[in-house]
Amino acid sequence: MTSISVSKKRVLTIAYKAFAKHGYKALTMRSLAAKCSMTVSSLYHHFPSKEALYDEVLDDIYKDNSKYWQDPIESKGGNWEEQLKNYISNFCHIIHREPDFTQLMKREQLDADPKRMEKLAASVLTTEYIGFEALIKKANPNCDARIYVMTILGMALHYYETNQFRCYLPDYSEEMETPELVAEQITNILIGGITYRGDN
Amino acid sequence: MTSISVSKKRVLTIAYKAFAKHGYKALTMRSLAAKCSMTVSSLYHHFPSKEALYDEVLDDIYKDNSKYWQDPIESKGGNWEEQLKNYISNFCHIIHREPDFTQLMKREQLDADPKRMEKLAASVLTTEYIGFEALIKKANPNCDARIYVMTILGMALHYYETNQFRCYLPDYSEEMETPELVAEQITNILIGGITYRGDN
DNA sequence: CTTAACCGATCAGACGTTCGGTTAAATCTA
DNA sequence: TAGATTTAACCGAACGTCTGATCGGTTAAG
Repeated sequence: MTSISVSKKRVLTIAYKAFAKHGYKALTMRSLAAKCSMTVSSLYHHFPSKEALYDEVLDDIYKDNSKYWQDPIESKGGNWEEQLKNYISNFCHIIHREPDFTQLMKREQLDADPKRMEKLAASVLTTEYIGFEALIKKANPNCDARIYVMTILGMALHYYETNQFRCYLPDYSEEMETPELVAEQITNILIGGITYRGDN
Repeated sequence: MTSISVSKKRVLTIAYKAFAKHGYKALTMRSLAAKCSMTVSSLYHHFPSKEALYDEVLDDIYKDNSKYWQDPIESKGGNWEEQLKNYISNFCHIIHREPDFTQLMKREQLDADPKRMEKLAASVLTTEYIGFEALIKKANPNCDARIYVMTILGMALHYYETNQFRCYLPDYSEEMETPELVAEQITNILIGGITYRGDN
């Protein structure tokens, strides 16, 4: 089995961030080569085409996207409220820590290439996702778990996606981005609705 | 005051959808001209540059994005639960009916040009948005309303954004997209948390 | 006879991609 | 082990095409 060369891995890492920031079309091979301190021809030594390079970036991050999760959903035990708190907190920390991943996924959704969408759907179905859906079903067997899961994940995802313009809204403070605070607010809503007051 | 010509208005409408679908960079003046059944030179008769055309598209949809709202938040009276139901339902119907708007806004957020972000932030602060924040504060004076509002809007927004790949997930059915159903699920969570069972 | 709307031809630059090299390390052979 | 050969990594120059933009013209309505 031939291992991936160091410089190829380096290109993939840099391309990952660059594609997330600029999008597929807007990132040129020339600018990527410059970011890698290479020439364009050297890029084509490692990858047959721009699209193949992009696909390899996607395959890479899909392959090990579950490595982001620190603890499995049931690791700390507890009732479903504790497990929910744990999951949301974990999720908020991840998307706060990995903005490139969230951005690239969102761009994929917008461009909506059918073949890539199938891959994305498959990569979403991690043990963490399925475990979360099971947790929701346990908490409320009568609800539509598929809708619940997507809307709930949207709370954290959309919140951090709007970071780019929220900072121009009145009364903005940087502490509004801390995963602990955001996770707490979301958990409160999920446990008792918007009128719920958490501790006391 | 010189009124906007019919054909210019037509270009703006077509460009709006095309920019939403492909993004700024990926949509070329030639393909846009073709969509408008025009030549490129004719486009440049109406707009000095591609960027100016894009800006005019944004100005247009920012200017009258509140026209999407059918009823103001307090029009139907009722307690806060009724008002919340009404607002969420309205919101779900809008983003289900106007996918181009949602897509273009999301692309704007991803590209994150500072000057455009300021404009976006300003356009978000509609009477509807401020009214919703007030409603949240009324329901729970102790919560962080800015976080609550963004996360709640994210439930519906992210749900419909994921439509592109959700249809590849197991057990998908088209009725999962109906605004009434989605609004009901979201409202249930907001009123009583994920364990809440709505009617009975 | 002015003006708004449109067109074909064309420009310079940027784009993805290819080609023929060079270098240095790794591998093989006498 | 010394020399020959292969290989991986890289580069500069160029290719054809696409891109945003410009220019000088035509048409028809006011």
